[in-house]
Amino acid sequence: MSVMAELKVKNMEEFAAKSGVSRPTVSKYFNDPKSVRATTRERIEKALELYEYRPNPYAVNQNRRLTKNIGIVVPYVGDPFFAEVARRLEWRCIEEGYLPTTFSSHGSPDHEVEILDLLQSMRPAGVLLAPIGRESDRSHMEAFCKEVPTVLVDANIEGIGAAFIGSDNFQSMSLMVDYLCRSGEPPCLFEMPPVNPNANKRRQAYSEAMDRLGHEPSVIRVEGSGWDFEAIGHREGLKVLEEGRLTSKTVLCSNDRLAIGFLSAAYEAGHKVGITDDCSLRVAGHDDHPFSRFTCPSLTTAAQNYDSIANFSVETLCELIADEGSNRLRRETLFDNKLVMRASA
Amino acid sequence: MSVMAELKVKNMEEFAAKSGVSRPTVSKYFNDPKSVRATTRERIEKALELYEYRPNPYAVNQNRRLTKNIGIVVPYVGDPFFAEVARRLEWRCIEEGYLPTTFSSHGSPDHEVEILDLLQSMRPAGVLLAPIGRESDRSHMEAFCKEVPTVLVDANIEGIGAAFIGSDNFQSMSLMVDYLCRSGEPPCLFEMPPVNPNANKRRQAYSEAMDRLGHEPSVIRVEGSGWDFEAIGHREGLKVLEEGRLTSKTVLCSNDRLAIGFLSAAYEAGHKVGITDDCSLRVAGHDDHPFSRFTCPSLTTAAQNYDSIANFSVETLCELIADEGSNRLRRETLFDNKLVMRASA
DNA sequence: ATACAAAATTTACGCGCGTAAATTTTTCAA
DNA sequence: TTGAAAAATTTACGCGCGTAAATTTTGTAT
Repeated sequence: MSVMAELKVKNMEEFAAKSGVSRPTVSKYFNDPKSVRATTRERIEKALELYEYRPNPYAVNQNRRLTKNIGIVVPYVGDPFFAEVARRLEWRCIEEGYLPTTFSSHGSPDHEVEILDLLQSMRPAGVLLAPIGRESDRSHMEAFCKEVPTVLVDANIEGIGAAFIGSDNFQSMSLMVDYLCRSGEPPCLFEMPPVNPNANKRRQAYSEAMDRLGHEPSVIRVEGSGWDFEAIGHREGLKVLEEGRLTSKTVLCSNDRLAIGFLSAAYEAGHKVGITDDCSLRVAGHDDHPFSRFTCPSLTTAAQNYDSIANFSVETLCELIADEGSNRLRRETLFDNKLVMRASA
Repeated sequence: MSVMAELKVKNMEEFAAKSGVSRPTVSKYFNDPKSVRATTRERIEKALELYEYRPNPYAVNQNRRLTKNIGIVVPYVGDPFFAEVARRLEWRCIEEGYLPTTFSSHGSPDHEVEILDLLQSMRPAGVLLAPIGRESDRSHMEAFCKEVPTVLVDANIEGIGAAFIGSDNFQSMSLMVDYLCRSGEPPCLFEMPPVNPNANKRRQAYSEAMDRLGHEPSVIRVEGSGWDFEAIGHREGLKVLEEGRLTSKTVLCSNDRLAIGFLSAAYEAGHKVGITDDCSLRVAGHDDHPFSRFTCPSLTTAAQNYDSIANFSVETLCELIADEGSNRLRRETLFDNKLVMRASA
């Protein structure tokens, strides 16, 4: 091992000179070390030990026919659910040899289109897009998806993108409603104005499941906009409890963040939540938000299959990239959720 | 308004041809519209209405003497505290006319140095770096900071970066200990092995404050590593409670995430937490984590001044960039925290 | 040793843009 | 009107790299 201070070399030209081969050969080497002769490879790798050099990824991607860039867009990183999704997507992209860059729309449709514009000039090989949803600029997104291979994640927007990967809200809501009815009073649904199709699907699935079991569905739609779901759940939960608008002692929230807010409202209102006899309310959520196991009581919820969703999303995108322009049918893939029974319901 | 479909133009050359001026003039225009003659400006802007064109930001930044790029690095976006910090930093950078890109080290020091390498080839005008802390590769970071103007945020690393902006842990811990002693039993400190200097400072500040008030400090250091603070707080909290190792009925946690975990442990162990007479424990945290107002009970904590920290960090970086290489003294700026009294203590 | 195809390398050019230097246009005083 | 300085624009070149085409080297059969 050379103890010599490694000298930094600023570009491929200089490094090629040091290693004694031409620059394009060095370029080939970095693209695929096996594509150069063994003797050449040795010379390059010997130089690599003496001099510190790595190709500038941005310059590389400006000139490649097809970049190794992948854009990841989530609607709101402040939401730990999406932070977790983004993290897993990033990781899988790196595993596949890509260079992911993650963006958050911060809940703003305007910012979402700006990100799309920025991404376009990045010439990504593909994009993993978890759209804001209902408020997203559909036409802009449609134009974008025509230019760059895009896989939609989490929230579906009909006809947009080359594929959609999400989870099966009907399966999970059915599972959840079954469980709640079996173990106690049939649930009412606590929801806010939907930001994306998932919320709508969940409401629909809830109603169907209740019907199927011979119970009257009861949806409590509260007001609120933006991405501060906990605050909405808290504020509106307090109102609902005070005004006695709760139609069941079992409250199924349309997602975990709303449930977390509702739990805090119930606590403040003096309710004890849980499945034990001394409890006056049961509360369940949806998603298995990273912190939902640490609520008081811990939250019963339908766990999205983070692993499968991230894996399959990236795999689908890779296939799409490999297939170039051969635009096949748009496919929608839904993964099953798992019922996670904890203390709250 | 022209209803004509705007034609996309792919590069500055083409657009310059459409507008009837030379490419470099168009380049000047996009750098500063006022730097071209009024008549020329009109011709360009007329073309801009007919054709859709925006300079490729990545190509721009490859050639600029000084980029408009700013890198933002946080240790872990999955932590809503850092997600919030990142969001505010991003916003302020955009306001100042920069192009921020946010990265998360995902709690891995290796990934942190990879991000630093990537950033370097991005040739950013400056970097806002919230380091992982104790495990960060100090020498690598030092080398990086010599090349690009860097402002450290949240976690200080002695002598590294051109400035540090954080919050005053002594002030907040003193405030908190004062309050807790005044209102009940003096607190013990619940902490995990420190990932960064803040935890150490907080312990030190806790001890000093206790001394000053004539109480015996009592630190409960639990085991755990990684960035799943809630899980550590929960697991170790359960142990501590079971084994009766708690030295006070008032538990001051070294951060909110740990407190959230501890709260869930206390709940499971059958404790009621809060300031009312029927409670057996009081729990406080630190940071004012975005969700700490929605715990059960809501968490009493020391709120970091997100606004001031984000604003001052970006302002400091902008000054640094403006001053070019005139390396002045490294400055450390600490903002005061506010005591947020909620239901838990 | 010789010929010839296959593999590897080098030459030459392009990507989309910034910028110093050279040229043109404008401004304004005499 | 003329002249020169000032301002604006254009020319020419470079950034760090990929890649098609041209050239050289290698491997194989004769």
